[in-house]
Amino acid sequence: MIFYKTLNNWYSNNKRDLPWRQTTEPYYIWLSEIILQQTQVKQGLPYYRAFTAEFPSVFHLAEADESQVLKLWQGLGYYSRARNLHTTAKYVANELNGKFPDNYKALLKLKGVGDYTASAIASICFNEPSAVVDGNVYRVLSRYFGIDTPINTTQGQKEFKALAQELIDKQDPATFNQAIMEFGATHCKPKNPNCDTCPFINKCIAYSKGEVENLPVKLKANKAKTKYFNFLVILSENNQTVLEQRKGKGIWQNLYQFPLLETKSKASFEDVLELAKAHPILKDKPFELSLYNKETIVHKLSHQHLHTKFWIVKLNSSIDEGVSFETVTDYAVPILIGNFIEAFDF
DNA sequence: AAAGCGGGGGG
DNA sequence: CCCCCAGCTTT
Repeated sequence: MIFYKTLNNWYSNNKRDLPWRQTTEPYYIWLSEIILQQTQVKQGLPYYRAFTAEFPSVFHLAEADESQVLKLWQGLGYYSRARNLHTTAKYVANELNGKFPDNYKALLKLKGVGDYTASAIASICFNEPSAVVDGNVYRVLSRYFGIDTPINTTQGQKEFKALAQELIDKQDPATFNQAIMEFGATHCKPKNPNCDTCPFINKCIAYSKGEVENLPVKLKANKAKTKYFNFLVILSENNQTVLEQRKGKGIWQNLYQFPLLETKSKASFEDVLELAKAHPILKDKPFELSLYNKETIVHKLSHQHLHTKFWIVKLNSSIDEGVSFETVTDYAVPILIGNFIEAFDF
């Protein structure tokens, strides 16, 4: 039996009913694919619903402010996706009259669209036989063919892309691409795959060798670095606090946060007191400092562990460029800040 | 080629 | 604690 025939048969009996499978409109497919980058369906689904409700067309999205897009993206992570999403929406709406490019090569030029996403859109919307290779595809193919080339290397990416391209059903690439991903997501899972009911059980090399749990092979990532974050939650006499927009290169670009004091090691009350006194916003303004969370919050990102303390800075004066308490929740903030705001309840 | 980028969930 | 997720961009 041809690989895609077995796969398509499994898919027709097991596919989930997902909203982006009800359409081949490029705007909706593109939106779903950006949301689902490095994101499980369960986590991305509510965001897809929110974005399609708020922005029913690429023109609606293009006309929004970036701040509105980031606010709707809040909590989903990898915020460059939201910024690139907005950039591409404006480009398609204003330069392409709202019409997305209709082939892999042209799609690849869009900001935020790489090999995977270009292949997904090209196949699903335009029937172009370009194979997708995502985390699911790496897993399915590495097991089925018993391939131990590390998937996070240039060599591995080329090898699996070429293999997927050989296997794709050229008559129906849309179904093939979605089927192999769905199979990886729900059946050929990372842990405890359903080998006992697998339609490929007699052909899977990894299964025959007892190597299913060892594939795919992936080179280990670097260990996360520890950072020490101290946020100054300023409370002014006129019920205002201070939020600052993050700029530059690092995490949470363009999102808001309380004024941040980053220290090289765990900061004491006295450390923060001295730093706060020297802070431009608090210069020559008497305040009362207190620690909000006695237990340090450790917020874990892929590459950073943020040891975080929220410090309450109570002023008996007003401030110049503050944010009134009622509007704090209007700003797009990292989940670390959002959790504090929710608990503190201004 | 390697590093940087989020947050949630499973085992 | 580890790993993984419908990856992309920058260095």
